[in-house]
Amino acid sequence: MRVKRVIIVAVPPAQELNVVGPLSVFSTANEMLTSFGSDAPRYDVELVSANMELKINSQAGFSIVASRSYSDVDEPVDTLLISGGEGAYAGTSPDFLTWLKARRHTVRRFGSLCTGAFVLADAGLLKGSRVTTHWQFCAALSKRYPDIDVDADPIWVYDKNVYTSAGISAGVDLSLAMVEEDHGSKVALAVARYLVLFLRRPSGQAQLSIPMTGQAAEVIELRDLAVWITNNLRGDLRVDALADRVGMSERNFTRMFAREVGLSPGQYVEQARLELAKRELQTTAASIDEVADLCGYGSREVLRRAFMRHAGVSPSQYRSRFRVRPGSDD
DNA sequence: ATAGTCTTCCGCCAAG
DNA sequence: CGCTTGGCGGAAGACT
Repeated sequence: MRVKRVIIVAVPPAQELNVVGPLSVFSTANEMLTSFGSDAPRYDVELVSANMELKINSQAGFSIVASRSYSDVDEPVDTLLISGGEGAYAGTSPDFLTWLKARRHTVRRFGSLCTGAFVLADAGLLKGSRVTTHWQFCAALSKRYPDIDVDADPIWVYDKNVYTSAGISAGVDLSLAMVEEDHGSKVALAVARYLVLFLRRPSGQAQLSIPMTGQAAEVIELRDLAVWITNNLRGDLRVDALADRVGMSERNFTRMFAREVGLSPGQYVEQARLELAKRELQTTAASIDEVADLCGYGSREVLRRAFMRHAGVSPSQYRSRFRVRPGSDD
């Protein structure tokens, strides 16, 4: 049976979830293919060391043993993933980068997990591409490589044949997306179910979703309200109405909300609406009017102004630039 | 594009 | 007394 060779490169010290998560996803995909009686090529998934030494220290303190050193890999590779962690951020050997560069035209798709993006960038594979990495490192990546278009928002993005994912556990989402690309959503969903994961996170593609901000509130009423807001974006979310809901005076409500959530009520509502609007634009074919209505904007004009303020582009520009699903009409 | 609302947000301060 | 609450006013800026 033909195989798709998937190489996961670990750079010690490696972030352990970056290594194990994708390994689990691809190997589980093989099991699901078997249980479906599929004759599609299986993944030959392998952990490879970016050094000569096979022992990989993880940041959590245990060790993983790679099956080979990168220098022993000379057969064709379908998917090459660079896992992240302190090692990836610190940089790899020039020899490894040379090896990586030499594969730029033969590997079907490159991927990075977390700070693995720095390694791809070091190898010059991200020039001019739109990429992401762990939210804490987006600024650093952008500063080190001004010619890379770093987007701190999504949990993963692809640009041509380069796939980059956000921090730590986002590598699992990226791997699932690759499985879906290869074998369709039925197989990907089976993998997600088996591993007890979301095929698509309820918060969409955002790295830091606004409901998570609201969950930080210690005052239960405000925490509940923050969640309620994200579920009722079409409702009356003016300050006096919100204050009424929690039985506070307007003045005290704005004061407490800002203290507990870290955003003023108005900012929070705006963020929540924008997040939903972005997701709708990225993943559906709904018209701008429909998106505006769904998200609680009075008109497409209001939606447009909100986008210009926060994203710097109009909703339709945003949609054409950031559409998520491969193969969608453009 | 402009003008006239409407809304938000925050400092101030008196009252619990 | 220290701390929280809530009414008021007005500047900024968003909406129609």
